[in-house]
Amino acid sequence: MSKIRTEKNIAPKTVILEKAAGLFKTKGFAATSMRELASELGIEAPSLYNHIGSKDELLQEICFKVANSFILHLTKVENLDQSIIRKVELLIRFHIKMTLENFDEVFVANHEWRNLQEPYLKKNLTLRRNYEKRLVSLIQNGIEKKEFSKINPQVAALTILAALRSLEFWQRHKKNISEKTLEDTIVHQLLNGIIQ
Amino acid sequence: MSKIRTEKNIAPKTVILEKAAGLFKTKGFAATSMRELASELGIEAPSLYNHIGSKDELLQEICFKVANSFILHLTKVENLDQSIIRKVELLIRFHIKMTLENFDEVFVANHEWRNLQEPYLKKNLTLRRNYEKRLVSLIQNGIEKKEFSKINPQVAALTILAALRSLEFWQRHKKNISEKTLEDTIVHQLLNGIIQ
DNA sequence: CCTACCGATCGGTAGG
DNA sequence: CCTACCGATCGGTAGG
Repeated sequence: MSKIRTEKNIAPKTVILEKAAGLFKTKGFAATSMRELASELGIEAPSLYNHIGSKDELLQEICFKVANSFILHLTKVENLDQSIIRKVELLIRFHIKMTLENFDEVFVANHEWRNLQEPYLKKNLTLRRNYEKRLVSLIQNGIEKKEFSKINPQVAALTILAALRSLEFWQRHKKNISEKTLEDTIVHQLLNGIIQ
Repeated sequence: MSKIRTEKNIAPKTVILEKAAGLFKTKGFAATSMRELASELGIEAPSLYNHIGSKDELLQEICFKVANSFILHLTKVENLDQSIIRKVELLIRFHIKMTLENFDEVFVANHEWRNLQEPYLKKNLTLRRNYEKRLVSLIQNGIEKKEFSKINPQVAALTILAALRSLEFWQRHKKNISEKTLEDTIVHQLLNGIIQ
């Protein structure tokens, strides 16, 4: 009876994916039911399947969309003619922007990818590890060029990636600090530390 | 027929909690069934309920045990007569030790607390926010004493806490690096940054 | 500790 | 888009 409300030619599937990301973020993938998702969209559960293939498919699309965005940007940055420090800075800033602009999707991709079914689980893990390795190489490169101190590049890479997850906690403080300030502060802290 | 195997007077409930933490970590709380847990312990699902009250109870015990450990240690550190830098360093080192020594529990407490039922969900969130606030105060204190540069103490606190989650990725690299080196490297990176 | 079993809920299909 | 409904699985109880 009541169609999914789509503004300005947005495909119903897109609307479903958005709502799904929000629910998966708040309740977790496994704890979210298709009836709940349908209810939020104002339709009955079976109607969802006119637009999507399965619940698993929703998680797959969210996880791989996010992964591909990060990989695409990393490739661009690698090919820039810039200092390594600048490249790492650009990566950090991109993570922050992506996270703030696509909060639900990034959150779900980070927390719920474990619920992917094979072969997607393995594929996703490979993409993540590959991304990490390329960041490690970049940092290794920076150490060789004396831009970075003699840190352990693996520890540095994983620490930076994990630190960027702090953005997940920032939603509730959003009003207190501008995105620009937040970006600059995090970049400075990760590159320069906090000691006077 | 087959009892839960407990070595050296370990309570059956302890064994159940350990296995549960392992499963919740790998599959997530909602995606783990009590039949699966029972099967791993070599018993039938209904037998679990001779030792525990409910599935929810398992998650509660894990989350609050971990939270209380961190809070207890924070209180100790706050009362020490040491520099703020040293106090923050001690906190970082404790997080690393706790995470490496109680990997499954810490992982579950960090990732699955969203699956707690009220009033435990709210209680747990309060504990987490309170912990964060006390770390922010400590850092604020360090800025006032000129031990830290004029960073944003909230950003600094959340970045440090998030960065410590990088330990979750370190299980698979364990062989490559000693715990001592890992600790020193992370402490140095968070306090001093990575730039030469 | 088990077997037997319950009501509830799940993802998804059939058919219109 | 709906109603009607399916088999599977869930957390948990009864009773021994």
